[in-house]
Amino acid sequence: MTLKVGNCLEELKTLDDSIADVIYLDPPFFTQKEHQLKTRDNLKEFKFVDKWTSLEEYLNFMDQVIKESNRILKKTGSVFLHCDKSASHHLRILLDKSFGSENFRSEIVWCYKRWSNSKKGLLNSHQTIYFYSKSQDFKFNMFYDSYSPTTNVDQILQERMRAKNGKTQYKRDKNGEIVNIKDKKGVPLSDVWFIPYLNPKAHERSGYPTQKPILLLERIIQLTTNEGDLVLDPFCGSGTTIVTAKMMNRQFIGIDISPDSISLTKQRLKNLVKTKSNLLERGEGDYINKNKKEFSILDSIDAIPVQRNSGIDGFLKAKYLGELIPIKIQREDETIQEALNKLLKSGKSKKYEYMILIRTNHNQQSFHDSFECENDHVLIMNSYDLFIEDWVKLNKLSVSTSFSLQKEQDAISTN
Amino acid sequence: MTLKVGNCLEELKTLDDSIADVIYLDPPFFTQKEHQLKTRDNLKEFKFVDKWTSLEEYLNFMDQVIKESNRILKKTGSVFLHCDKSASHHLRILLDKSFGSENFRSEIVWCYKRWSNSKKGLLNSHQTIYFYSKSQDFKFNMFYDSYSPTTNVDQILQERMRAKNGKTQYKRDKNGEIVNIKDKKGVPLSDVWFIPYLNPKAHERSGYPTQKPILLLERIIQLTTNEGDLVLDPFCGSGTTIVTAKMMNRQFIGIDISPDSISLTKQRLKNLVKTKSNLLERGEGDYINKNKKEFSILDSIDAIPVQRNSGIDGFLKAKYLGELIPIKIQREDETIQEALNKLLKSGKSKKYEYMILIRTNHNQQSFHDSFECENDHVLIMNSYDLFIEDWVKLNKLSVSTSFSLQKEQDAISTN
DNA sequence: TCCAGAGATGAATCCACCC
DNA sequence: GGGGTGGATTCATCTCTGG
Repeated sequence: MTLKVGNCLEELKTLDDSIADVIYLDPPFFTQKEHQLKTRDNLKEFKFVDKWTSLEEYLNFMDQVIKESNRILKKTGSVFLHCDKSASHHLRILLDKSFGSENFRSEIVWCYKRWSNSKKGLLNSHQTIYFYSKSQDFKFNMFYDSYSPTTNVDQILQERMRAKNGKTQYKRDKNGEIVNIKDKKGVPLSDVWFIPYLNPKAHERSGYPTQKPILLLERIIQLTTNEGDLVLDPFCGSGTTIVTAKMMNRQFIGIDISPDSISLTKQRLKNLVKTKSNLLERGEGDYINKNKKEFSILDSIDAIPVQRNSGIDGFLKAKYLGELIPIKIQREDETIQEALNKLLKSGKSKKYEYMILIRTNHNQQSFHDSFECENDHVLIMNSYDLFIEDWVKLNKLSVSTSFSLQKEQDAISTN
Repeated sequence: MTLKVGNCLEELKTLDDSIADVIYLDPPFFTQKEHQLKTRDNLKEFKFVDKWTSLEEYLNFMDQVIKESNRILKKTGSVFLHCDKSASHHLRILLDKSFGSENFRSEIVWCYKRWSNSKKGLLNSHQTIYFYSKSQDFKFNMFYDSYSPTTNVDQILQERMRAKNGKTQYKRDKNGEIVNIKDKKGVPLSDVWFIPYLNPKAHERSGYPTQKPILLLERIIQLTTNEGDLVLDPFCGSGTTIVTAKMMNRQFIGIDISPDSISLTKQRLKNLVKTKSNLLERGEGDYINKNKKEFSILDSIDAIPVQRNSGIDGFLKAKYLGELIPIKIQREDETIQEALNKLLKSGKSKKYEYMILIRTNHNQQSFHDSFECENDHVLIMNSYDLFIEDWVKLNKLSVSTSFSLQKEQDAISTN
């Protein structure tokens, strides 16, 4: 339970051998920039400098940090080195050297969605965490994820066996019945972690730049330590590791060269704040207000779908009439009039002149009733399905059905 | 359009300087294993050996491959090196050396869900693709994704500006009204690609181990080349790169040391030509884009696409009137009359009573002309796009007052 | 040639407002 | 007043321009 202000290397050298269960290293990434940020109340500015005279200088420093970390770890302990594309390959070579490539455990990818920029090329949206253990005999608490919704339920619930030809098949008992699996824990945790980036508006934000989310550290600490174990963070920064360790009843040592950083950490310890991520808790699906049908309509007219507004479902990609044109698709529980009103309201407050409404049903109206909108800046068109439905209804009145099974099968087999 | 059996390095040396637009390198990953797999019919076994006397031997080989690749690339060209945790860090150092670290573009993470062996530790479920360009002046086709469901519409719609204090806020015009954004493309493609490992279509599987999904190669080729450009794959394997290049109308060179591999590639190419011949022979532009529109129309009316003959493109999944209903989508080069005739002919020979024709353009007709079909067993409906197109044209004609010339010209130029 | 500053950007939270 | 909707805000990236 220690927090120290001081040069990371010197402080590490004062620590005993084989005492730490996990060390989380979150050093400067070799971005060659100065990082700064203000607190939410704008009163205080935190910064740190990540500028080096050369890659060699940086790597020399990091090599020593890694060597010391190895010394301080218990035989069953692990290290997590957080970095990004800037120097990850060089750092891993240092890790191989100090820990041995046989103690490489995982390359963890932390990925997230974040604001975009106008870069030519791909949008960078992940960082890398190298996971090495001090020995083969490392402490590891297995962690299981829930099955993905797309997983075939049969595969979860049925036992499998190997047939004579070496292929796997579902097991049957002597009566030919399928055999259900008794105990399935879920899917072992993947090495790709989707954890939302700490939002600029989140309460969890302390004002320290490059702050990591508590959720990330929770996972690392959970995987490699038990209660009472010792967590060491030599690049303490905003103190996320320390705060998380405290919340999880682990012991901790935090080191940082900046007094500001250590006092911030102390402050956060006194007042433990963890943002609950709505996104993670509710899932992405909770934000989506469209079903597959509506998406596919938008797709087929080359529109960009948007969420979080009941009046607008998307925009035409093409810039007809020199403007973006918003689109709404009538919902099953809306009358066409209600749908139109919502669209007009959204369109008006956003000053849109031209809009498109797609009618998908005749809710509370006979299909004979026509619907006219006096505003000719709104295009109202029937969905294909509605067209077909009406046509079928019209024909049904006059036609009796003839139907051959053979015909149907022919048609399907051409697929 | 060449396929060569031979040692990768020797064959590369026979190629001229500066000819390739993209090179996809999918070498052995230094797994120190022999990989083998049988075809689906169990008749043939493919294998390759990824065993080396030392890391140095492997890296020496790869260094030469990378140097040759650099030489063969055009100045605007790019290389994608596919690898995994086994040697990725060493390989990236070689890339830095040959291409220069300033030409590092992205570390692409290909991640997927995978069935688990529950070893101690995290489940490995990603591979890495390093993307380097030969120069800063590299060819790159931007590619956009949908917005996140949590993004609110105002973000997307309203222009913003920087206030005096440096903070961003929504822009207002001199009347205090919000200013709309004119053009939105979506979110730039991320460097984390989730693409299923085993492709949904199992018959894509050739029996070759470590086969890569077509979707992955499609994306790489799309990002960095245009039609007619040259794609080179020195580790051809099952030939996915070559097959994809062919489908996308790119030129290609494939090299592999194994005659089995090259003959498999040839077979896949022939098969592709056989099944897709209708589309490829028409030779009208990008096969993939062309079909997206038609597929998405069929998808949005819940229809099953069928092998395309000129008369029928799909069938409604729902059996209205107890009958299957065939659908045709008017081609760009057909008049609506021609399209109807083809549909009627196909429908008649197969004795379909009811049919649907979707009109996508006014080929050789003014949009004022209406087209009536006396056969009321055929439903003719306009595509959404056609509706919108007509609406735009109408507005251009009738709305003269509230319509500025600039707007009109924009509309024309987007057409 | 290099640096400073302005501009653009969207995810996800907070929060004001409205029934 | 509370549940839901949608508007406002902030961050760290990259590009571009001018001195």
